[in-house]
Amino acid sequence: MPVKGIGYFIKTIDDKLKVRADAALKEHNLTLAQSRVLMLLDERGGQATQKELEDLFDVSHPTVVGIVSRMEQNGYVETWLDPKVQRSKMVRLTPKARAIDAEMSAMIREQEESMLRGLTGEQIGQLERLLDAVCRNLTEETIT
Amino acid sequence: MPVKGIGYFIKTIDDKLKVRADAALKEHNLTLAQSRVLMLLDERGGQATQKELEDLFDVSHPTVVGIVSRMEQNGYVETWLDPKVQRSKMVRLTPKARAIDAEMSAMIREQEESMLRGLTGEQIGQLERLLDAVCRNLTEETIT
DNA sequence: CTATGATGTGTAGCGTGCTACACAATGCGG
DNA sequence: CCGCATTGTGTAGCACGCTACACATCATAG
Repeated sequence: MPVKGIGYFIKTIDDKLKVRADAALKEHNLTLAQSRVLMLLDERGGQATQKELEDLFDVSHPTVVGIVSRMEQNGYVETWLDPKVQRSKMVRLTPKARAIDAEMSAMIREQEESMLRGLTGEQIGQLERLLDAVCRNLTEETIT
Repeated sequence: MPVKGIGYFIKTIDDKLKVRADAALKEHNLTLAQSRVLMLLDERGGQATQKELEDLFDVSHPTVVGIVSRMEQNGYVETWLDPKVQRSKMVRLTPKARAIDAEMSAMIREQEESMLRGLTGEQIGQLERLLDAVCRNLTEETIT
């Protein structure tokens, strides 16, 4: 069964997580990716440059542009140019975003718990370490 | 760090896997998803209905439609209607696909090994079992 | 001060995933 | 035989991820 290896498991889990979270966030017109950006911004005090978001979110530049622009359209962030450095786009959470901040955080925690239901603390730790190892394997340059 | 839980790891790994595999498959005008469908078809003797593919690939119907249609455009599969059951779309690998079949299989194995580099057989088994448990948690209906 | 490179942003185009809807073919009960 | 549910397919429209390119702004060397 060459198709159904670890990579296939990972993909399946990622898809299901996305569908679940998006369903839970639908009432707010938010998505999982947007909620993650929201949490990231919140951790940074509610404000950052778009570039900082890109680095934090570990995702390509155009993807962040799209997410931020959709969040702006839906009133969750506002953006402006740094008057001092006019090429820097600043992003800030709106009150509307801050209002559901705790709810987002709870939702993410809930998803995590639901996914890990039935696993012991030790098993969760193992899983975390193993995934971290895999992640580092994939991040290392393939210097051969 | 609410953002960077297991779910975030999973997403990151899935993204990196996709980028790596797509790069490796670029010379054939194939993608990871398409190569997976190719392998699935190969396991089924090189032929199946589109519906069977949808069930096997654990992905929504329109997604499979798109993948199959792009594979057909690139000459990796050919399709026709079952003369007996005219609503069934049959899909078959072309010789061009069969020719790179072994190469695909090797690529997938290679990606898997690269990702799991440095892990013992026991750790890989653990990871597999843990991911399977997570997967089942996410598949179960939330009957509450 | 001006030219050149580095940095930050934006856009185009594609593949993959989803939901929601519409349509065609089949099968089955009346 | 006719109508209606079931089954299989197709399309529309969206979000998100990518690469590749283009442009604007800043910083710095000459």
